[in-house]
Amino acid sequence: MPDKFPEVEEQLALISRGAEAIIPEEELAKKLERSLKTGQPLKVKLGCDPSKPDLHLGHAVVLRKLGHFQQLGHEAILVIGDFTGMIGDPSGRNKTRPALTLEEARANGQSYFDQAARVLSKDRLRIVYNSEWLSLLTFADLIREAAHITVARMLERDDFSKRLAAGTPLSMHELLYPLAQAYDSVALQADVELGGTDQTFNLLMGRDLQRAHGQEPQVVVTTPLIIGTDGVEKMSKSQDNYIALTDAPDDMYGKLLSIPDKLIGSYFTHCTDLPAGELQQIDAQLAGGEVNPRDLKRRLAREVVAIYHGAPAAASAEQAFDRLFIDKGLPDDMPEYTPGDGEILLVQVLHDCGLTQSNSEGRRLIAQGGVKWDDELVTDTNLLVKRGDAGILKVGKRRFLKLVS
RNA sequence: GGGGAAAUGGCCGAGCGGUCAAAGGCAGCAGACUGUAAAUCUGCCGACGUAUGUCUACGGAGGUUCGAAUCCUUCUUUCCCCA
Repeated sequence: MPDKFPEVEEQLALISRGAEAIIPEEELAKKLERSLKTGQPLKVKLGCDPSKPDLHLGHAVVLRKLGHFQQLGHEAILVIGDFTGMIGDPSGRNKTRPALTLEEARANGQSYFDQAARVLSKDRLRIVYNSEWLSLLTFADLIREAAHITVARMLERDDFSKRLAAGTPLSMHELLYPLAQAYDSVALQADVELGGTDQTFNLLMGRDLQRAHGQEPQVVVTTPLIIGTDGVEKMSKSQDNYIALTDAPDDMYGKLLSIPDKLIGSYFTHCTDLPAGELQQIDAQLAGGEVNPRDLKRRLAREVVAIYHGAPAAASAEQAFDRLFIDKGLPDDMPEYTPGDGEILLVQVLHDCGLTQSNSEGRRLIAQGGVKWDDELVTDTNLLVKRGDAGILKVGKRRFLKLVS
């Protein structure tokens, strides 16, 4: 722990960099001042939903914000929602989420933590499971807590009222989700809670409930939901427009290069650590048009890959990309296959090696001119492979297989 | 408690008892093009040893029929209206 915290102004600057909203800002300043005076770090809470354990750059935005608090010397509390996972956060959903068992939620929580560790520092990090306190509540307790919140208040939430209006199912237990999350804040006596903008309602609910319990309400800090690689929808696994934190450096680099130009600025802001001054410079370059957006994107890709895989990996990812897509060359490593005795269909080999989902898909690809053997277009959908055959098979743009004898 | 409606491929959504492996859209994949894995255009898009063929598939289980995604029974789930 640092001997003392940075000045309040400085802290506020970092906290608000890339933040969508701080509600209310004055309270945050007050809390920071007090912590500066007493040397007591703020308890900063981030709840995570263990129903989707694959983290992507969108999740990283808020995780990195939590990281900022760590840098400033505050205590980061990652709340693994193993208990609330049994409800499934209905935020932004127009459907009921499948509920998880406690065991599934726990296992996912572990995986979540492993991935979050790529973003957060291990210092000043506390991991808690909300089953620790939520599972102890009795039905009577629940009723008492629920009495603090009116139905009208609950229905202020857009997705609830929309689902009600649209006639899609909305179950009682989903209404309890915000309450449960709010109770987490009470149990932890959180000073600050972070979340994406879609969490605003839940986060504010925490303030209400803390107030009802006679606690000082937490300050809510929200971060935006970034647009996915398609440039349209917010990044999410279900839209398949995401860049996973666990993506290999080459994949991550390639996906970043493929984002639409209009996202460059926001990705720099939310996915890298560039200081505000440089961000302004980049915005100016984008607006001015004197810099090829591609070059900015290359820098973006390098910066982001470096965060998750280190600078050397980022550099080699860039080289690999250039070789593969600009020089139309070959990747460094590719799966290998050695034909055994007897003949086997090429499409079978592709399927067995996981390059295609089925033999039919392989046939389709060949028919469409999507398969090359040592740069020669394969035209025979029933081409046979036998022992001794060797060469490089290229399937589509980025699937490769090395035949070795 | 009473009455009505609906459940279709990864998602949305058409669907006359045969011509339905099921329109259309989205997503995905390939080809062309490009600074890019963007945009655009074109094609493909259940599986099967290469198919005017077979199998699997239209919430689950039965049934009617030469033949059912389409009709009947029942179960499950959801929505709407009334109380």
